Amino acid sequence: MIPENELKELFPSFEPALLHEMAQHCSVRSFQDGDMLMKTGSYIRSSMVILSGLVKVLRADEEGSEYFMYYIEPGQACALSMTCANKQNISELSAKAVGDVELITVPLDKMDQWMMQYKSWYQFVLGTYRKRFEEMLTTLDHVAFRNMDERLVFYLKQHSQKLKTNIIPYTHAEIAGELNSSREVISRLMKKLADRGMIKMNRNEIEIINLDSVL
Amino acid sequence: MIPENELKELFPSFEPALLHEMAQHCSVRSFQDGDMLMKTGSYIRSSMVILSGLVKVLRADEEGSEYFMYYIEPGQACALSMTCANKQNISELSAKAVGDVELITVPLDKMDQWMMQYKSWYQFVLGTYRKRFEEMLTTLDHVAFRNMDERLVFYLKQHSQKLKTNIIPYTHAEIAGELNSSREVISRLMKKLADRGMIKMNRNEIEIINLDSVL
DNA sequence: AATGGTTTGTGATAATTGTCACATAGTTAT
DNA sequence: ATAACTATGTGACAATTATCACAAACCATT
Repeated sequence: MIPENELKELFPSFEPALLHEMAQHCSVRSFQDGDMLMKTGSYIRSSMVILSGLVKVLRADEEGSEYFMYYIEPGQACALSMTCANKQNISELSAKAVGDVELITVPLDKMDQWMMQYKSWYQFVLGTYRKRFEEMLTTLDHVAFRNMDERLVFYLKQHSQKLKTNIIPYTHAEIAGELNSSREVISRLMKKLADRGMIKMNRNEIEIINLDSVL
Repeated sequence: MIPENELKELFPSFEPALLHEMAQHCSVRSFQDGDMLMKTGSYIRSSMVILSGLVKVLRADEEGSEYFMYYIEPGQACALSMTCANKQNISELSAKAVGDVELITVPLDKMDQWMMQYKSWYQFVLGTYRKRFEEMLTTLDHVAFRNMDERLVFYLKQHSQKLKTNIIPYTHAEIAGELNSSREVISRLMKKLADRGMIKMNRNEIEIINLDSVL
């Protein structure tokens, strides 16, 4: 049972009746850093809304290549779980906990019911879609139109912003994986950024100095 | 005023009351082949649902490069116009009529109202999101994971299927534009496909013979 | 301090794609 | 029929990215 006042803080726009129903019908699940919340190909049985922590969403193809798509933050939901859930569907994305994550699962029937009953829920769901859609467009833009150097800078910016730190605790190999590139390419591009004073490289982490430099 | 029985055919799942409201509150707009229904950067004032014809949706960046995203068919809606419309928003995509197109525009307030009032409308909107989301994922997959030869084959397949013909009436330069590649690259790849007997090339068109060959 | 594992650096080379220059072949209008 | 235009073919070359091989640096454990 979820404390209603906690929900109220995270979702100030929700009607009291909706918050009450959420507390009653949703259950909380906890994940640890690195846990997979969802794997490509697994069934989706409920919608998920993040309470705390960060969730990283990746597209993964059959052969194991993956591509970073976007982060889901507290107070946001997984768009895929919301639509897919409708028709007992298979996930096309994988989601990974970054740090410890708490989330609530919303049963499918409640999902539908609230949609027609509570305007704030409907707006929440639609807003979620819009946000994800826009993020996917940005991702597509970068893959379609930009070279790896720009994509790397964007990747670093994004992560610095979402992780709320200028230290990105990833290895070159990990970053290469999420950009569907190879470790050597990323290492070389990193070196260029470091030479221009935009980052500092340490083992297992990248320190961001200034990525907006127009030198 | 739209004839209700025409709507009923296209949307068999909609409640009679909803069909009646649609006929009353929506207006029909017609476009000719090549017309832009929506341009990147323009405001969205209403949601659009296609009655007849095909609509091609492209992502275009600031410098004029573009990338083909998906087709919208009769009985389907533009997901972007549905969410963006909510908050007087700017389109991130451009949409072009392929052949003559008839569509209905749904006022924003009705959009919201029906969402909570008619279950069939809610399911329609959610289905639209899901479909577009999946199509965008497929597009992203190809750009991120596939080489140009595979992307070209997929492009040809997709268009053949949606245009319901095995003659694709595009020039190499047009196809190159929609795949954000260059004319020469597409010409050379086309030649390879032709050499393998998968297509036949004529001026201004590509005839598809068999794109599934695993020779 | 020595060992083994992981991370990063780097040169050589290949594969893919983009770009330029120009040739050739159809099409259209005069 | 000729000129002008558009579409396509092609060689040469550049840029970007991928791949391989191996070296060097760093870390943890014993």
